[in-house]
Amino acid sequence: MKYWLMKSEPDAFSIDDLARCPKQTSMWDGVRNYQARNIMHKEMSKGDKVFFYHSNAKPSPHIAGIAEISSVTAYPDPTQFDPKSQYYDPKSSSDKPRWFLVDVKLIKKFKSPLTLEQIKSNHELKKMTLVQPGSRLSVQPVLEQEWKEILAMIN
DNA sequence: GCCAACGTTGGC
DNA sequence: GCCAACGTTGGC
Repeated sequence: MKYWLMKSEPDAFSIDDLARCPKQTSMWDGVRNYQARNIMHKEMSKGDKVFFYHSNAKPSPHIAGIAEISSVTAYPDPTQFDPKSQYYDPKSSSDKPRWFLVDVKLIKKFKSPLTLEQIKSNHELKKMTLVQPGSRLSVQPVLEQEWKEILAMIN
């Protein structure tokens, strides 16, 4: 089993939105970055654990809780075919889809979120992709030791 | 709202 | 294949 961190702007799709979904499960749609797509397509497996990160959040960005990958495989993101969607990609076609997604299921929302500031202040987490300067990747790997360290900060 | 860092596009 | 222009991300 692997560990990941996935970013979402809470104004667009928050952990509370996920909690309101049927079976607390949702397609992780709208990813339009090749590196993030490749991770979902080639590296994720059902049951992998995910930190649900709120980017561009007020008053501060934070990890809001834990989810898991609940689809067996990645599959084409339907929003790429929908001209009315903000994620529509006219260069993609159904016989040769460009963008893939996985389903994500809520495991739990933290009682109090772990802020980016707290993460940055922990020397054990200095190498996390999240805190690297200029890192914008919205789907990123988390090392097991980083995962455990963050859980230790929550508890 | 600013802007640095990064990714993508498209002319050549 | 280069690279300038443009668009986006996301912290601050």
